[in-house]
Amino acid sequence: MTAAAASGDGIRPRPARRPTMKDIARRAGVSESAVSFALNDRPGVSPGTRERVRRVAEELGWQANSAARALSGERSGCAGLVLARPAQTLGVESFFLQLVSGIQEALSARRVALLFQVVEDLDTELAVLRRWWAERRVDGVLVVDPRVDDPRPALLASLGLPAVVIGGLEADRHHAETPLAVSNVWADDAGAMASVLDHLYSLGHRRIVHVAGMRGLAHTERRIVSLRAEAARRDLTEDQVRSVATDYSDAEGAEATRRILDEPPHTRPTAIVYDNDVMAVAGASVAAGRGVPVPAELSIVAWDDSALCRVTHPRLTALVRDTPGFGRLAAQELLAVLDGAPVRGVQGELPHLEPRESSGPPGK
Amino acid sequence: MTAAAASGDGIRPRPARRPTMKDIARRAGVSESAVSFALNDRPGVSPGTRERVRRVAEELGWQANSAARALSGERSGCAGLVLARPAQTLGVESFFLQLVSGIQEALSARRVALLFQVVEDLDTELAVLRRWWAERRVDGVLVVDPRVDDPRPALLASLGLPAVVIGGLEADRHHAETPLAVSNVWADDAGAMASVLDHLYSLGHRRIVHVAGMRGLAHTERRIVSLRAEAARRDLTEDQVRSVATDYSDAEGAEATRRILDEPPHTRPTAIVYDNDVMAVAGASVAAGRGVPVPAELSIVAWDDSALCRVTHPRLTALVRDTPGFGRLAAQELLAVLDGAPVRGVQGELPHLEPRESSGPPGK
DNA sequence: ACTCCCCGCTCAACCGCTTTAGTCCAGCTC
DNA sequence: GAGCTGGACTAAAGCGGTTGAGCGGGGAGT
Repeated sequence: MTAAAASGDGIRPRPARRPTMKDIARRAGVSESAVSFALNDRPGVSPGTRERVRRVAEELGWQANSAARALSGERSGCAGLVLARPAQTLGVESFFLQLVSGIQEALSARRVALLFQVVEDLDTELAVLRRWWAERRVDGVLVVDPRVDDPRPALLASLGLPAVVIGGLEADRHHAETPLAVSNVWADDAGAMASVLDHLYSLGHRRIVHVAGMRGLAHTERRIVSLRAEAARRDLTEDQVRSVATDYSDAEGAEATRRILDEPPHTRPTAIVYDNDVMAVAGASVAAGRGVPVPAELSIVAWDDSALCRVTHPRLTALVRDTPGFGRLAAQELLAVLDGAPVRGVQGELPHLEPRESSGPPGK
Repeated sequence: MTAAAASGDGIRPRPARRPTMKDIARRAGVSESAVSFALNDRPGVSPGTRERVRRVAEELGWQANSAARALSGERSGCAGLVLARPAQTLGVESFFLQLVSGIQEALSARRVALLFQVVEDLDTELAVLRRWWAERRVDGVLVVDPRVDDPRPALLASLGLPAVVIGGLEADRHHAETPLAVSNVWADDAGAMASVLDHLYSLGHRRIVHVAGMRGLAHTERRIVSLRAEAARRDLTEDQVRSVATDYSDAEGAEATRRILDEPPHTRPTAIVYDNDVMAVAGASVAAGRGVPVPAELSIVAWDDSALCRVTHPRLTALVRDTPGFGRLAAQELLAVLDGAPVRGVQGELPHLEPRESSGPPGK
């Protein structure tokens, strides 16, 4: 009670004082500038003094005040990432945390912090980016979920805010005349789609549905286009091989699956490629609920692997990619841009298909 | 090519100049201090001037430089959250993104940004907290995954860094004499466990296993203790009702399930409570693989709901809690602490059990 | 009419660091 | 020994805000 009262009265421990360069200067008997030179590996101090200053700083547990450093023209030491997703869609996917964990790994090696924000929609995201820029809060940003006609690169370029787009634009630029506005790292969706179709075609599938993600997202469109190209190469018609768009949720994944399974048995698709793990699991579950055997009557492939794909029965064939690695690559590219690297596109590692029990020769 | 060369040569758009208070002062014909007073709703300027200054600021798209503001004794406008988890365990759980999304909602209403960091272990987390404090990067932090004998509250208290522990300590303090070191928000795990056991007991279950999360996490221990208490209330022995610890992964959830199903049929547990959705789904999948019917021979309850629990067959009975709401609550409490609220414990909403098809009367 | 006070505003210092422009002195050249 | 060079270090300005002290002027009080 007394204890509770003591803490309840708003009495707090007097915060420990944070040492400043002035403290170091005094203790080391030099000027503040000398301290600055010493600690930043700049010429202008003798090796002896440098060492002494370093020791004092160490003793005092000094760390540069990030605000002061940022204010005097230096970097803020922050990168930004804003994720525009309606709250309910950010549920299950493991993709983001993994990506972020990779990003962190690369950034923290250079002591760069990550400012993270989740917002509802693209307009809010634009506002956040603009505000971060105006407040000089971040040195650069990572942009995710690029879209066709994405307004963000132009905004970032006009603000002069260094950025790297993740899941890029490069692949769409083969015929584009416009220069790249910002750097990006991209995955080879076309190559990945080719490997998926190789797998299914060689198993004997001729009627395939691609349950895609949201229309308007660059990689969705890219996969849809790639699917058509791969189908065309094999003389498969649009009746045989098609894409349907969803919002990535388990609900729409399940719904799309139901509609497919409602088709007449002899012309019904024999394989489904889902654009994420959650929809694939939901789809598999719909098939199980209807008693449609997998893979005998329906093969399932998930684009993106996760624990989910391994806990279902049968386990799901999946397109495996190194998501943390992709994040790391993107963060490294951002650091490079901050160091003055030119705008460019960097290709991530090609995903590979991991065949499991959910895909096999079509029955009948 | 020319385009590529032009952008490749490192020629960037000259960054737009960010307006400062000096610009506003000049345009409005007043001093910088007047501008500061006007924009911060401080007395010392006439309504007319205030309005004029505001308009000019608006026109110029001015936003306070966060570094400058932080430097002059103000807040940095950042809250911090560090997540100590080995990279591979951060996979599937939806919990975190949802929590973070709730946190953001509350923080961004007050224009506070969230600095986010993922690290490998607790020691690194302590180092990060210490560094953030020394660099004055954050005004306060949110602490997740509290443990028994957690070193973080003491560190934060000694640094004087405002903090809120999420998933609290309060429930463990009934007999504690030590004052609360930092504020916390907590969920009523005991109450939740009671509702789970009510459900299973009233269905007729007498042999129940709790597949818990990691030992040493405060909420894991709390749930284990609560389970024992609930069992004792019903005169169930430690043979009948027990907890086993895991690392929260699908792999260990599956493994625990296998060991349970290996027990002799007539003394085998008839219900399993999993501490997260991923393990519950993995467990259900093991049961399906072995041909053990759910719920006829095994009832399954998941602690924490997510899309996952709804895509399995049968759908999983789950303990539903409002995770974004919990995050919102925690963030609001942090804001309150920053505003000078005393250290205290706040209780979150009681989770409720959502019965679905995975739980029913035990067969035989 | 004179003081007093408050309002509305400006001045200048300050936050902690970086950086430019010196100052000072030792050592070298011729 | 004067002149020059360059290395080690200091003084001071500046980054963009906040804030306490100061100041002129007009209305109220007596």
